[in-house]
Amino acid sequence: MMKFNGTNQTRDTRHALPMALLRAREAVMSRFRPMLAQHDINEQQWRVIRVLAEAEQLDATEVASRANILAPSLTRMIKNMTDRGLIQRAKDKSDGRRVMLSIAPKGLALLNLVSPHSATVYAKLEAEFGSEQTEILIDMLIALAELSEDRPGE
Amino acid sequence: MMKFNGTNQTRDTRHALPMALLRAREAVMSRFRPMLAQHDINEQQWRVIRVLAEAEQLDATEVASRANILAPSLTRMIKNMTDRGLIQRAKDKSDGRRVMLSIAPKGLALLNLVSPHSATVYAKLEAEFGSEQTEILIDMLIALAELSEDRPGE
DNA sequence: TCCATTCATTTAACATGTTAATGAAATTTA
DNA sequence: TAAATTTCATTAACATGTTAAATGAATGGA
Repeated sequence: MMKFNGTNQTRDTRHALPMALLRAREAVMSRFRPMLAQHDINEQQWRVIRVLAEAEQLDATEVASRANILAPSLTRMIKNMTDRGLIQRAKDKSDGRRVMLSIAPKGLALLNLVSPHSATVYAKLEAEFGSEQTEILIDMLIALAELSEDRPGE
Repeated sequence: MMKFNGTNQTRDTRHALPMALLRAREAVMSRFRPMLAQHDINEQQWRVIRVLAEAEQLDATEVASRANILAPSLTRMIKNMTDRGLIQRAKDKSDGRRVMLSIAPKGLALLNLVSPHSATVYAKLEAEFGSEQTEILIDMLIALAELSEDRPGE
């Protein structure tokens, strides 16, 4: 049965890649969100904590890039997270423009507290979806993302 | 080189599924966003238009579900989009609670105007990533999303 | 019929998403 | 070196994301 209108060539939303990515992500995150909520942090804060845990110190632009957060959002988050003692903020000696960020003791403690729970949720998901499938999917997603890296504006 | 802190078991953000989904989606959407901006609509409005184009008429809850938009967001969007003549709003005769939505002439015109551009962008992406790969990826994403459907709260 | 309950939507409050503009500092260029 | 440009962070303004609570309407028994 034809449900499309007129000469519309757009594919069924169910089979559109952007929509599929959105729904898959929402499905996955719905498993992690309750865990994060228990510790009174949201997805974005969790991403910042994890990105900073992977590095000694990063400037705000680099954190925003790695955590996929826009600079204005990160600016607002920094105040909140430093007030809570989750991250630390310092100015770069050699470049007065840069704001250097690092994880604070409480942030590290929170990471180590939440990580086991996160690993459990992840393990369950991986068991349901299949560890091979999961690995293949992640590789495909990384390849897809890298396709669009440094693409000149059209 | 070990970059993780202490007993942290969380995997590298680059290889975490939620992060991979987020980055892949951002990479894909960056190709579509300029096109939508040209027509002064955002991703969410585009999804509402496409969902409504696939059906005669839907209540707000169903639109929110299909477009992956939360009810409060949709409520705010409805006013904007009806004012612009993109969608139409009516009350269900048999159920006074329901707000029935349908696509309006201008919304349909916009869909038919944007669809060819969208198809072009999509075709280019598919050509770069490989049509087989794209199809496989979408199927995996759908399977992943369906894993979490109707999952009882834990 | 009354009442409690459920359901669909809206409102509220605060957070992030997004784009544009601003300010300050570094870099380039004339 | 001075001026122009670029870069990084912030601010502003408005949109959506998110949760909780409120409103209004249907529903299912006592």
